[in-house]
Amino acid sequence: MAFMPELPEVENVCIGLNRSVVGQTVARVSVRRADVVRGLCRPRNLLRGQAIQRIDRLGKQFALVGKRSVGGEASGSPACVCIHLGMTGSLRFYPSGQRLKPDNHTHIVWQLEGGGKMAFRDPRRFGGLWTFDSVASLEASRWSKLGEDALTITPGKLHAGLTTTRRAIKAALLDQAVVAGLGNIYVDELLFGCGISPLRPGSEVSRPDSRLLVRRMRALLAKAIRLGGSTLRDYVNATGQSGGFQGQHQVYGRSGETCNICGKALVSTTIAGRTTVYCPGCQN
DNA sequence: CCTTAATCCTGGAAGC
DNA sequence: TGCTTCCAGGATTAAG
Repeated sequence: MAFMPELPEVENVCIGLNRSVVGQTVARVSVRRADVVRGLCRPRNLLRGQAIQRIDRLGKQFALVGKRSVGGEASGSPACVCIHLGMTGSLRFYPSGQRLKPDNHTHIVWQLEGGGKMAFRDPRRFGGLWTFDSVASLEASRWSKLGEDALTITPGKLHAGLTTTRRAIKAALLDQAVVAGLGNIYVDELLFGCGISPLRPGSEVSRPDSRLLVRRMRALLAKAIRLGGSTLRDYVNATGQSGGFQGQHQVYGRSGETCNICGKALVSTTIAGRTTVYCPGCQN
């Protein structure tokens, strides 16, 4: 069992970083593993000398948005670092005085004026950083390929994305171009909550189904955010605390166990290359 | 259009 | 106990 930073985990880190690092200036950037950075890997592209203006999020990705000081190096439009945590990534803040002991998996460390630090760590390196001149160029290139965020997508948009394909609904919901932010855990939980089989073709999703999916999706994600995300193994939020959502799982990781609603055995199969668990009694 | 499989990578778990 | 093997997964790419 591995951990996946999906939308709720990313949102919690985002909230934490917005409280802890926004407004602070980056004094120094240590690049301990350059190959986790795609794009121009130079300190100035990783916000050195800039104040962190805000942290944006779309789906499972963050953007650290810098603000170049007037008269500083290349003043003008802000620079921007997009971060994807992959499966095992974390972005943690260490307040001034708290010790950071970097290990082999600590790839990037931002030293902040004032003494705090922020560190990107990712043992399996499925995650990474992408550098951009500005938020606008991130949005025009990388983020333009993503669908609407799972917290704000409308039933109409979701319905349009699902019904134009004959793919299984599970495969469509995992597709970040349809809706951004869902991964394997939450798709399985969402489909169980809606009584929809993960195998159902997207073309057979009704408008009421789409409305139900959006309602449940928001509730599920909001609850997971409130509980601090799903900690399976590696996940910690911006301050290093683990989440409390994993105890809430109805189907994920419960193959062969009994359904909490009808008592039938939960079934495991593979859809779109992903382990999928569902209840054959409750979902159709 | 769709699916499958391989790729990247590490560490936990299971098997002998 | 200490090996080896398998497996997990997000995103991308190639092949069928």
